[in-house]
Amino acid sequence: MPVPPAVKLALVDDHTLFRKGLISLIEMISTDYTILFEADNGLDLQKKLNSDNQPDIILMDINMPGMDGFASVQWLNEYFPLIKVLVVSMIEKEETIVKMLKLGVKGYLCKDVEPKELGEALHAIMNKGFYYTDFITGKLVHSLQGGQEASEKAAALNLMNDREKDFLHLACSEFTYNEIAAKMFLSPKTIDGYRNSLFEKLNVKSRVGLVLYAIKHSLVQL
Amino acid sequence: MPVPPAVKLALVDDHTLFRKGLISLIEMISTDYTILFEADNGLDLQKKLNSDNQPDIILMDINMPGMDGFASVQWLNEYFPLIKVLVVSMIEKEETIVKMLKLGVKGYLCKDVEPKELGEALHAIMNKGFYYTDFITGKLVHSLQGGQEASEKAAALNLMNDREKDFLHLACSEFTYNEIAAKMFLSPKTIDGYRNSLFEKLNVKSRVGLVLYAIKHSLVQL
DNA sequence: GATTGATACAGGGTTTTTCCTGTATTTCCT
DNA sequence: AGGAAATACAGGAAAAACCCTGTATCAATC
Repeated sequence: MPVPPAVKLALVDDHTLFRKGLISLIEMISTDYTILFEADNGLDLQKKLNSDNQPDIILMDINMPGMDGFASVQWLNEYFPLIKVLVVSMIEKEETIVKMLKLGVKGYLCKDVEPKELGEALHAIMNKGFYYTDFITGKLVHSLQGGQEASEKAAALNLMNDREKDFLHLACSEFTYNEIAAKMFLSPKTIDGYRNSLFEKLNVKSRVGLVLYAIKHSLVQL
Repeated sequence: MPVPPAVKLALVDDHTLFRKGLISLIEMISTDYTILFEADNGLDLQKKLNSDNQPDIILMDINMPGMDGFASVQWLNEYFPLIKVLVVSMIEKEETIVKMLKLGVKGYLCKDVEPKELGEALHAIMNKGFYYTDFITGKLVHSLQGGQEASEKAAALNLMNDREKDFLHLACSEFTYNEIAAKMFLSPKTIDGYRNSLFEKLNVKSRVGLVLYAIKHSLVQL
């Protein structure tokens, strides 16, 4: 009976202890994986990686001296685009996670995950091509939407009445107030009133302030 | 023993048959759900939805005559931002899915899913706040990488010189041009020149246009 | 029936923005 | 050396934005 070829892994992390720990964990999980090599950082990875010893998956840290995870993934995308990257980092910041996903990493684990999840991640990446947890997906979708809490947004919307909301929409454009008045079938003077009322309610001082407020609170779509 | 309050649902879909089928399915799945009302499209939804009968989740189709799913979700975001939307559509196009996710829908199901998954989706939305399948997540991440956001941004930045970039940053604030001039140690008349130059380069007509352009192209962060 | 509050609007004035034309200086190119 | 292009700046004026005070209407409340 033919034995399935082992999945080849490489580890890139500047903490030797963590690397060794990860290796023993992987060996415990399953015998399906072989560790091809380890590297301290991106530069070390560049030295150790060549066409003859390509891993299937690289477990990649982000914070590393010399060449960090971002630069390393970019370099991999350039020269070894078929190698799949699974980020293993302590960083849980939305911006960092999204940046890595944009670079095309196949998974993102926090360093404190259960060994079981590491196994699942590796398995999913080999079979489905990726492993994105609800945590990661949540961050991603949240960042897509402009990251406002629904309740905060609701609070902002509660400050205004419907006509003011309509006005705010139109104010986030290149229309003049006179044009907005015409579109809303109202006197320019009424628009004047909406503007002053919103200036006070939203604590801004100019139309630009109005626009910035609306966008910050995702009250208008760009 | 207190009975947990039922989760209130509403359906928006122009196909009566499909709506009825969905309802009987939901009733079969669990008694936790009550159907508050049905609507043919967004306009019908606007009529039937008011503060007294707010559903927890709206099952929303996309292709509908009158007012489609996109417009409906935008309207909901505006006036009922706390209502969660689960899209149920035949459309599997990446662009459509991503557009809906950007509008903040809590889940996206294709019309041919198993009844079991519908139940899981509803349950997840009530408990975790969202339900994104691997299929959806895959599309999302793919679109993230495919989008040539970076190159567009680079193109926009290439149009301007450094002083104009500085000015644009300051223009995206409530400072007057005179204040900006003082901050940049320049004459207000020079600022006048920067503004006019950017109006032409970026094809906008007012300071608000400038702000909108800068934000759209991620040239400034909020 | 008087009062209050919300809404739509006006007069009229100040500040800011927008736009046009034109100049002085520097730098770079041939 | 003689342009050409880029940069910083001015005068002047029209348009838009901003701000204050005040009125008319309607509907709800006391």
